[in-house]
Amino acid sequence: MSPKKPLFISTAIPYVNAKPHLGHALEFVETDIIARYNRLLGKEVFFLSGTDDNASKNVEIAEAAGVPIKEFVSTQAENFKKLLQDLGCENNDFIQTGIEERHIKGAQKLWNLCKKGDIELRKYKGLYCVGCEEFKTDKDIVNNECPLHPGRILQEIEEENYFFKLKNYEKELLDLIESNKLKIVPETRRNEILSFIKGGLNDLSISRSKERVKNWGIPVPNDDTQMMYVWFDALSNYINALGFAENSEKFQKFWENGESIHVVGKDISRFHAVYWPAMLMSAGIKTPDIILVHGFITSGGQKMSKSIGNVIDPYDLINEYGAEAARYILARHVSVFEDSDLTKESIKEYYNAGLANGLGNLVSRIMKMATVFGIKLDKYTKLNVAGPDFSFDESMNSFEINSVMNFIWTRIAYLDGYIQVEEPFKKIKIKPEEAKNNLIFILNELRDIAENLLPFLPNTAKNIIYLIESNKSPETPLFPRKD
RNA sequence: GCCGGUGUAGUUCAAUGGUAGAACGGAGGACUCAUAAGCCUCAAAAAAAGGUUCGAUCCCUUUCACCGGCACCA
Repeated sequence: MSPKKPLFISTAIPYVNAKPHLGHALEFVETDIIARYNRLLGKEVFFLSGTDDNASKNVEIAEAAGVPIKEFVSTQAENFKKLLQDLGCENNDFIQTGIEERHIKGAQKLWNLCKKGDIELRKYKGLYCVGCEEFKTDKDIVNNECPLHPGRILQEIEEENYFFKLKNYEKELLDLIESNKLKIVPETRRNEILSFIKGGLNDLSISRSKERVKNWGIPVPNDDTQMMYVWFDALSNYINALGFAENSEKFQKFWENGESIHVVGKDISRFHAVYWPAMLMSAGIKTPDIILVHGFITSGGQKMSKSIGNVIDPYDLINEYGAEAARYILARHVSVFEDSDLTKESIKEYYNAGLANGLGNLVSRIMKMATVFGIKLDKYTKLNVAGPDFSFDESMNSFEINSVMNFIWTRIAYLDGYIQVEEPFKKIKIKPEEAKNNLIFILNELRDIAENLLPFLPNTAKNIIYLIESNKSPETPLFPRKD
């Protein structure tokens, strides 16, 4: 990442249809850690999250519940806002694509700015299932019928839609990604995108008839029969939140002249790495700099699902262990780049080993000695620690959150070992001066570990710093052991 | 089906063309400042078969298993 430029970082905007799940929590925490780390470096950071509201399914659900659609999406958005907050995320803004003027105006501006000829009206022919009220693609169709509605005849319907000529951007997209001007992390995702583009791009339908989307969405400029295809408007949320519509200073600073990172799940990497940059290039707007693609969380080796009964709700974690512990589990024991497995059992083991027995116990034993011996750390010296093959900043800049966490925990283990060997608790009776010096060293190390922890466990880190500065033992254990 | 990736202790991961490392979990021990925590010791691993090589966990081939991608569902 660039050392000085203002940083824009976003989560994807979740679909408000369902409640937040653990994957959302993972994405929020990862994004927040990167944002906090960069703020600590002294950069100006704009961390954005929001919701993707413009799906016609929302209309059906709202109707079924007898609630106006806008009210429905707003209510649902509260769940996501709350999760961000409950996880201690410091997002600067939250955009709701279904109800905000800045989003509507921005999406329409982007549409209008797209190069002449890149968007054109074409006839779209498709097989429509009256039962599902939607178009079916080849893979949905079994024996020439919709498997959900056997016996009904699929109708061939012709409809006019706007198409975006993605094909025009094949070469430019390849250049963009191969040169790493748009960096896709990790490498495997980058390769997937490259081979997808090399396989040839088809033009993309970017609008729907108003009836088909039940009159819900962002209207296509100058055509009252069409609404934007949700992905077209959804992707534009990132710049719309910055005030793209009125070309605000914020947009100039964080987007055009800043550095941008989109944190997304692997299921939507293509939308962000192919469609989105193509749209921006067409409109003559800067493309994003980095797309960080994270994996999914499985449980017991399987996708979480209600029928298997292995779903871990993010609030199970927060309520049982606390937000800081939830952040710990997600940051240390879930891979940033690959799928990872969590079960209730493994979570408890991770919590006890790392937080109760590890960090929490270390703080207790140190602060007990410090208070009983009456030793206060007068001057904290920042340590630029590194392992033999490890650089904190390099690892953070390549988003290796897990490695950084592991490194911090080797420091914790080192301090535990140091206390064991030096035995200041014994020395205090026979060689008080030496014990004192040991403790000052230990306190300084602990203080420095807390500095390392600031992006990951901000409240715990601040609490440890407070305890050291005020020479206090924790009144209750930081992380009580769970049996 | 096509393309790509992975297969290492019970689990999660690491390194390496020449005695395979760690963490968690397990067993044992000495201690006591601490949340019966911490520390020390121990047990424990290369999917299968071929090939290249003086020598392969590492390179190649095949088989098996798992994962991902193969576009307008978000």
